[in-house]
Amino acid sequence: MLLYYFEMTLSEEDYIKAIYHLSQIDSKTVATNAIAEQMKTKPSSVTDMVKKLSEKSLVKYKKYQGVSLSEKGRLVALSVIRKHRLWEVFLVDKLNFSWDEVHEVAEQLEHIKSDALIDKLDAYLGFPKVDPHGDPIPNKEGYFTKSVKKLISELPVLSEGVCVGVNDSSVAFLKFLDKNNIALGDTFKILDREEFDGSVTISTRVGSIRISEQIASNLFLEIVADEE
Amino acid sequence: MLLYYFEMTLSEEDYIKAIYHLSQIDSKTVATNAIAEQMKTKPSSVTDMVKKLSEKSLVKYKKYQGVSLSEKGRLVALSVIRKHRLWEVFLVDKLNFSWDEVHEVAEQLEHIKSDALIDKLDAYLGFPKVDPHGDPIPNKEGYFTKSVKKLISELPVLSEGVCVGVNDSSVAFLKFLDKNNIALGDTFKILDREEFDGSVTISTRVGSIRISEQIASNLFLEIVADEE
DNA sequence: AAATAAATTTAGACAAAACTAAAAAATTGT
DNA sequence: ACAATTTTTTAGTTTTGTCTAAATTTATTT
Repeated sequence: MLLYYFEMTLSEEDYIKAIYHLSQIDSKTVATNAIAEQMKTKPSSVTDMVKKLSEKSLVKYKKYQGVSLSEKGRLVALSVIRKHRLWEVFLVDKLNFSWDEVHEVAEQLEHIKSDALIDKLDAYLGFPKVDPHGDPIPNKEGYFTKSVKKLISELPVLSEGVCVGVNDSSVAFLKFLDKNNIALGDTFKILDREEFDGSVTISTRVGSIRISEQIASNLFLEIVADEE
Repeated sequence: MLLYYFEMTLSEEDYIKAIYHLSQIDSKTVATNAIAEQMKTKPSSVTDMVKKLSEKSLVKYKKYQGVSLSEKGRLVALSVIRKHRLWEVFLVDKLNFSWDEVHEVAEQLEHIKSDALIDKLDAYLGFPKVDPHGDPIPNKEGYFTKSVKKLISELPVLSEGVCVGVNDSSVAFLKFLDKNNIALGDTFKILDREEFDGSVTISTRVGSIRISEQIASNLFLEIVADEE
């Protein structure tokens, strides 16, 4: 990430980030419409911007064929994501925000331009490897430990991981978790799954409990694996 | 500062801040040319922007008569200044920037929009009253303790204050300070001044020392006084 | 393999914030 | 007091990022 990257505008950074995220989902080329939806703009605006990014060789683009990031673009995306996730750690660890309140502020903070700032923030936070949602933080060079973040309902029996998030942050659901001694940061192991109804037995701090499929499909575990 | 202020753009905030600072210097109405110089734009651009700010009733403006902030505009200015100075404290106290490196980054951070963020940052920093340059930090309502920040050479004998900055940050000068046990944050009292050469005797942590006029005109003391 | 539908691009416009050049008002000097 | 100078404003462009409407290309059906 040694890219002293030539004057990216806020908007360009947002597009690059959107293209990065969309290409993660689908690995193929990213569609104009998909970007428009993500960015909440119109497809014609996307075409304009993509042309501009292409001229700066941040994306590979052929008319009607969709877009993908160039290596340069990928590094820009990772640099922005690094900033976003470091700020999220700051907001949660230092300022006591809860992990579901930080996204919008981090969307602003990620655009602050200063390499020294990010280096010092990283050190101040103790070089964290993941953000409060369990997503990995790329290092300065754009490398990161890819953590697999999956719903309990999607993981095989005997998987083990740290609970890092929920899909449904309704009051009722959070109360349920509290009552059952489930908290973010806890380590769980999947002991068994009933094929009949998809309910799952997991081991927690206080012993093993049975959770319904509905619950299992609302809890994310993070299984860390080195990669990339 | 309870102003849920209706969508200020970055540029508008910068203009309001510039007008505030210029009106502090001169208390009268602020000239178009002065704003243009401060903002590094052309006078015609200033006229355009000032009209816009006037329509939003953030400034009082009559053609050819200069500009002044409305009460609403003054509160916006103080809100931006509050953010700027809190971020400066964060950068120096928490991230170990030196006080002369923080301005540019704080210029960016001051535009981050989130009341919760600023409240929590303020608390995290221990509700500081002044920034690393000795300038006062307005509170949420826009009130602040006005601190007088002056060069030792400009202060009368028997003045007392905290050393908060230097004019000349050359290596030679900083070495001199170090050798003489003078550091930012120290409290000094001006014991005597020689009319002949302007040299000054001050009391420091390690006893009293004599400093030349050249040194005295490079060291800022902050004398706090409640006001505003 | 057409015909239809969907996705994408082009063309032309607009708002924000800047600019240049020229006009108008205010200030200054003699 | 009035000519010269300075300051400020107006008018007309430019750039960035957006939009709508129309045209074009690709994909899907039958």
